[in-house]
Amino acid sequence: MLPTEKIIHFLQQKVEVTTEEAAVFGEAFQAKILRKKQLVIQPTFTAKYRYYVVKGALRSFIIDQKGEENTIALAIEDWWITDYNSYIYQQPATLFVEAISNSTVLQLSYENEQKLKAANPKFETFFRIIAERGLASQQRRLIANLTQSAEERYENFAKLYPQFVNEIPQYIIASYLGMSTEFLSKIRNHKLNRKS
Amino acid sequence: MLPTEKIIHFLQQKVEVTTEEAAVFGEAFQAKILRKKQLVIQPTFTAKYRYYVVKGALRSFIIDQKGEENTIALAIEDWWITDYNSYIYQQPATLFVEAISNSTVLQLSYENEQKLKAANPKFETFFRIIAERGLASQQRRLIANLTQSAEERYENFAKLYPQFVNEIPQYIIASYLGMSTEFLSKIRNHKLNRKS
DNA sequence: GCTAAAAAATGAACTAGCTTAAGAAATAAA
DNA sequence: TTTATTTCTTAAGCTAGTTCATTTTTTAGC
Repeated sequence: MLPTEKIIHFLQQKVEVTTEEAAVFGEAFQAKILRKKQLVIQPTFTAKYRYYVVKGALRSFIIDQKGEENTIALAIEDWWITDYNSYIYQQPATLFVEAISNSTVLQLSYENEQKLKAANPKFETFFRIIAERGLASQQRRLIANLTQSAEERYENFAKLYPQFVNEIPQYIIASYLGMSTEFLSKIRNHKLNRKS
Repeated sequence: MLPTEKIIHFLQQKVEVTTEEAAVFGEAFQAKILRKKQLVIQPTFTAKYRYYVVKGALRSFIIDQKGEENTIALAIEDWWITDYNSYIYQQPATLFVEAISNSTVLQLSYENEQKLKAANPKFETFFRIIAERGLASQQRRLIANLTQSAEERYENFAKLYPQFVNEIPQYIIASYLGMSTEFLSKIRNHKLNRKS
């Protein structure tokens, strides 16, 4: 499937559109091929785009005072990613967004998004729906972080996203789950001798 | 200011509307007075409403396996609160939402929200904006949780929301910041003898 | 103002998860 | 195929934050 067909299909799952409307929507995006580790958003630069993942995987992360990477979000096929604080307010980014593996994305510029929304309320509805779903999904992640132990977080993550577990580097998973790589390695190798 | 005037004012900050449109919007809401500790959403029941806080403060929280409360979100004047996973998908809630102090809220039912959005694209835009802002704000919270120590999280929280610090119970702040009450007590009383 | 209940403080013992360091394994590059 | 780079593992010592038990303070109801 061509990148543009893919996003049109995604759009059609959320709102009802005519063929013509779908075409207008698709034209607002630009396909981009990314090599592993390639950055598309960097701190201090304003995020000009949001990205829809056609193939591959991306992540956003921040480097803290200690120089550690903390993965804020992961995105695979059919997911969206950007630095939302930067993109929606058009202010300098604090996050990096990079390709985890060789990937194909569709980029949507801030201006094109504004034009789409102004042109057709259906597109406004579409962006409202994906924002709300993002909100709900972030709420779930927050709950997991606050209520579960490192071991439980990993178990649930592995159950929820089996495709990640084997395909993306472990240090990225560890930084997404908020634990050290070494500790995740221990968990994975069942070397935990807990009492309970 | 009357509750309805307050939300109309809030609406006008986000989108341009005529007096008539504003009135239609205001009529979709219902004012409700809540007593301290009163619950408006409970697990297993589907969240029928989202709430706009006119006066006072609310929080959402989840009780984990150990029986501990974990505060997921706080809301004061001009903020919105609900269990988003329940409300937007209209499925059973996992969170409690309660009034922290005596409060006045405006409740908006799921059906009324759908009607508003169907009736006028400007309202669709409005809900898209608040969802996006919620997303950006949750991203900031996630970053804080992943990158900062308990002490830093409290310091930043106190700087960001000074109104909370003195007005809401400490155990709620602790559970929001993801630490034990005892530890927060220690931080507050400068009893931390850290080296660095 | 008195009493009961809820919230906060305190301190000691404990532990989940981190840090550091060094080596092994896997992947990529040349 | 060799070398270089990145990723993963293992283990020991450490610390940020928890748990538990008790006391003190604050809040709320009557």
